[in-house]
Amino acid sequence: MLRVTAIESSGGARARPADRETSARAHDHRALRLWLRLLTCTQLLERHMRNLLRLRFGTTLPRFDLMSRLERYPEGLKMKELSHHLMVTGGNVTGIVDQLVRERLVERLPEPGDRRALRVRLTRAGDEAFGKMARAHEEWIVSVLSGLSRKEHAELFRLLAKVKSHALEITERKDGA
Amino acid sequence: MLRVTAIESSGGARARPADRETSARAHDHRALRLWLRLLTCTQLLERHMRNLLRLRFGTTLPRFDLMSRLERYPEGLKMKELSHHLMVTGGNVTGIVDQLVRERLVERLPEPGDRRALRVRLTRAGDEAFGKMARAHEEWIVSVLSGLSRKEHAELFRLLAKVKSHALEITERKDGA
DNA sequence: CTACAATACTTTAGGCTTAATCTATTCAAG
DNA sequence: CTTGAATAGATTAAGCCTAAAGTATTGTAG
Repeated sequence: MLRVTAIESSGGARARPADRETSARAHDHRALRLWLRLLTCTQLLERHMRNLLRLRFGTTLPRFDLMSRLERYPEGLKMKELSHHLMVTGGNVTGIVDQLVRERLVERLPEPGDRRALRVRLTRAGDEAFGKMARAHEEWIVSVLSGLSRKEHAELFRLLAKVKSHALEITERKDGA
Repeated sequence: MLRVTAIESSGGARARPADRETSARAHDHRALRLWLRLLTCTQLLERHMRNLLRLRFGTTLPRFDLMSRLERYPEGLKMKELSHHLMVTGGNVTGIVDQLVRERLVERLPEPGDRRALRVRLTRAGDEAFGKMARAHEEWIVSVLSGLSRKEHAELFRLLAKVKSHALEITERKDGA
């Protein structure tokens, strides 16, 4: 199907690095371009991290994030707290914890005093596995952000803080709780 | 199941806005915190946009992105070009285009001179629908980024450009083509 | 004690995304 | 022309993620 008279040929080769923002038009608002660039940067870095985690450790970013959070709380976190920290829905946390439990990297413990709740904690094996990944992960991050000077780091951090707090105000007003 | 002697109670209520980076430890590297903040910002804004697109227009960000790209090319784009621009896999584009075709918002046309390729283009209905969404979308973006001065906008844009180009170097060297 | 709302978690259906695999077409040798 | 590599898309299996609905438990009124 889709067979049609082919008349003109125009095989347009295209340059290498294209993405959401490369060809934004001049009339587009500055804010729009800033947003697209923010999205592109994050996407680029995130993809890099995902690939590295997959290739070197056979894991994924969400799993790593979850373990990373647990590592900071030796006593564990409740499912609710985890989903709050990770900014994802409870159902999502359920699924990822299920996997990690199957792999013996985390464990679900009863929460004393509330039989509805569960406390999730890294197992010893999970803690060790995470340690290895965390060291490599931090190296990658440092390397991928090494294009900025110390001063630029600080400035970028500050500006993103403003974006974050302003965004929090707006989103919580409209679709937040 | 999971029924265990509950002894101690310690119902810890928790403050509102938690996310990936709120409780990063002091010993974490600056780069790590910067990365987490970048991730948080993008996530926050992206979620806001997704919600707005869903609630006000019954659509999704990927669909909007794809239409947004097509809108810049009245003559349409080949599937391959689309997947390149959007930085996603071909299979992904196939799925989203399938939906939009079903909704009569875009159409697949044969590519003259190459019977393997298809050209995807906005229909008139798609163009009109996109116009409405685009105006609203830009307003939301401007509003959510209005916490920064014009000068800060420019500075953030510049810093992200450095991050982007450095990341491109690194990722293309390692897992890119 | 009973009813009812709220809370913690799980389940389900559906969309996004990827990597890997498959089909059809094009292109380049020979 | 034929063979085989490369390319454009589609398909598949699996994981992430969400919103909505469901289950069990807690807490609060009456």
